[in-house]
Formats: sequence, C-alpha cells, structure tokens
Amino acid sequence: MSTLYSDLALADPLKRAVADMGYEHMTPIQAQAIPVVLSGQDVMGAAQTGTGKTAAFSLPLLHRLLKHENASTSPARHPVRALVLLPTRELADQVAQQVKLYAKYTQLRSAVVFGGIDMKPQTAELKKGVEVLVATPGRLLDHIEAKNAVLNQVEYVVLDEADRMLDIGFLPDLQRILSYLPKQRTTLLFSATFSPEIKRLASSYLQDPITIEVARPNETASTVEQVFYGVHEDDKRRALKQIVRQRGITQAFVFVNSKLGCARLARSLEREGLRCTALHGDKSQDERLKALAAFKAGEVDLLVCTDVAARGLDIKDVPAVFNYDVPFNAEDYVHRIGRTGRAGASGLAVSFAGGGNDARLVADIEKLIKKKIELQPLEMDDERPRGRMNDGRRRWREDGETGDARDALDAPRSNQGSSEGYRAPRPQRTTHASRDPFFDKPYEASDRGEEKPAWEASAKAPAPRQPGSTNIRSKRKVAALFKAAETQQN
DNA sequence: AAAAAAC
Repeated sequence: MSTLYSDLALADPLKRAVADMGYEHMTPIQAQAIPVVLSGQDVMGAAQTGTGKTAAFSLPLLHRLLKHENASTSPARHPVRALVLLPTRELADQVAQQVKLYAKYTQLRSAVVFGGIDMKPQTAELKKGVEVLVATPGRLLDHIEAKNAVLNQVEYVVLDEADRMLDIGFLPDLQRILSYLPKQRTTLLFSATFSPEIKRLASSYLQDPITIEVARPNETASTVEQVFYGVHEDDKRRALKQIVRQRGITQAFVFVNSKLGCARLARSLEREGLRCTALHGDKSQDERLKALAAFKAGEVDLLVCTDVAARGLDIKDVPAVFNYDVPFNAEDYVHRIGRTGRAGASGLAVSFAGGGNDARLVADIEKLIKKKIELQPLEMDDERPRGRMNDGRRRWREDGETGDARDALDAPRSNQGSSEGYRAPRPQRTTHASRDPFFDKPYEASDRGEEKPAWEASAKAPAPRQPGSTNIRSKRKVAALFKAAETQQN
C-alpha cells in the first residue's frame, strides 16, 4: 500500500496545503485512518499523539466537506458541519491552528472557541458562519445556549483525547452537546489510551465503527527511555536539578500532581535561577498561553505543569519529561511521557517515586504499559545533611553548586523573554540570607497579615463551579452514570 | 486524592 500523499484521492487544495507543509509520506495512523474517514465510516482510533493524528482526521474530513455539499442549506450560509471537541484550551488552540493550515486553499471557514477569554470575538466569528468548529465543551455550551452556534447541521464529530472526553468530569457536558447534534452523523474517536470501561462507553456512541490501532493502546513509545528513581519528597527538587545537569537536558516538561504544588515548585526553581515557568488551570488564560509560547520558543527550559499539559500538546524536540510526582492515573503517565520522543525522535522520561501511595501507582503503571519497571536509587552528588528545623525552615539550602554544563538553566529569570535572545553569563550565587526564610513552607497570608502573593492567590483560587453532577465521586454513582450513558446514547 | 472544563 502506498503511503504517498500524492497517491491519495484528496481534493487539490488539500494536497497543495500538505505539500506546503513538506509532507510526502503519510504516517501509519494517517495511512490507515484517512481512507476510512474518506469512506464516511465511524472510527475508533488508538494512536499515540505526535504521530500525525490531527492530519489523519482533518484532511479527509475537509475533503468530504468540499465534495459533499450540504443540500439542506443554501451556499450563502455556513452552518457548522464538522465539530472537533478537545479536553483542554491549549489543545483546542493547537488543533484549530492545524485545521486552518490544512484548509488554507479552500473556501471552508474554521473557528475555535474555548473559555477563559472574551466571548465576543468568538461570537462574531460564529455569526459570520463556520463549517469547522473546534471547541472545548464548556464554552461551546455557552455559545449553543446563547444561540451563537447552531449545531443541527453537523455531519462529523471528532472527539480527540476521547477517553478524557468520556471521563466522568466531562461526560455530562459532552452528552448535552451531543444531544444538540443530528443522530445521523459520522463520529470519530481518537486516544492514545482506552480503559475497558471507556472503550465500552465509546462504542455506544459509534455506529459500526472501524477500529484502527496503530500502536497497541496504552503503549509507550519505544523511543522513550523510561527511568524510575526512588526519591524522598524533600530531595525531589535537588534530584531534578542534578539529573538535568548530569544528563545535559536542555528542555523538559516537569509534571506535578496539584496546581499549588506546581506553582510552588516553579517559584522555587525560579528563585534558584532556573529558567522555568508554570502552567496550570488556575492561571489566567493569557498567562497560560504565554507560558506555553515561552516554552515553545525556548525562552524557558522547564515547563512546570499539571496534567493540563499531559495530553496532545505537540512541541517539537522536547528531549525529556519529568514526573516529579507519580500521576494518580496510570493512563496519565502514558500521556505525559508522550510529550517527548515525538515523531520518531528519542526521548527520556524520568519519574520520582516518593513515599505514600507511590509504590502502588508505579505498580499500576507497570501493569498498564506491560513493561517491567525497576525502581532505582538515585545517587545524590551532594550529601550534605538536610531536613527541617523545628520552625519549619530549611536547615540549609542548596547553593554554591559548581559543575554546570548548562548556562541556559542557570541564567537568571530576568533574562527570560529578552527579545534579542541574549543569555547573560551565569550570575553569582546569592547567599542564604538574601532568600525568603519561608521558602519551603506553605505561605499563609495570615502569618504576616499581608495580602496573599499573586502567584499563590491564583493557585489557590477555587474554580468556580456550579454544584452539579460533575462532582459526583462515589464509585456507585459513577458506575450508575456510565451505565445510564451507555444505554441512553444511540 | 487531582486536574480539566463556563460566566
């Protein structure tokens, strides 16, 4: 079977766009999925991201939109004919940009809507009419309810990161959205991981689906070296810096399980002079996009993030991923380490297992990825005594580190984003005394009768959520909800 | 347990 794009029965404008991007050969997921989508069948696709999944569904989908005019609407109108749903805003943004590129030589219009930013520009664009709409669930529902988006002409729905979209937190919103769509439609589901429940639930949304499995589901890329270290909670930050230095890591995602932990770690590393930035869901959308852009542009070396960044983000040539915390779900491990080793490149995934439940979580990962995990001790190159004083302050702090292959990681934060791309020489290390004595201690504004610092206020701000079904957590209720969802749909 | 997604 040919894998050449030029041999494919794709509309000319699409072929030109593909050629512009320098693609000649299809990736395996593309070679398998494109013909199936062109034929109009439902698809359940298991494929690692970074393998060209977005092109795999958008190209054939655009082709069908071009070839099959929607008879029920006049050519002057532009009803939404294809809807692509994603679980995070950054991902929606990324996919929308790709769709725009593929569609650039066609008359088809596309738009993206997600929360955290002004609704008005999105509304204006929707009112002009778009054929392809990329969205996150919450904001889309807002637009539907405001009658900005009419979805009764939708012919194609894509659920990317489908297992997340069908997860308990998203399911109610997703079901409401699907209830606005025509029953007669093509549905495409893609994910790198499928748990058995999700797979069963997913199949209830599909009609005679073709299953495409390029990688075995839940499989981790063979090009990614996976290392697990047993590291005490107090040593994790030092361990992170040591490994970055020893292995000469130029850029990495650093995954942390909580938003607050994420904000704190980023702040600590920043104070130590590392070029890093935090990305988590309690930052403003503007800050989120800026953080991601800075990382993409290489202005920061470490992106300290929550699982908001675990899925789908396609950033070229990131050599490493750290699991500073072992993820709560084994599936998230697969997604997290999928941020490196993309498009056939090699990558490194380093995970720190601390105390608590970590051993069990590691065992879960082992079971899911079907690979033996050896937990290694980490030889620390600095064995000065450590611990906390009774008042909670650190007895000492790591400084005066000598060896440092990497000026980049030692450049002061203030240089970050300098438009000349200038990197100052490594600064003199500051002394302990000049640092905040409450460095490692949870900062309580009441301690000092001050306002909370902005970083912490934002990290702590509770997400405003309507009390509702999305917070249902009991096992029984979750099971009931899944059951109901399965029997209701189609 | 946590995160994500709407004003």
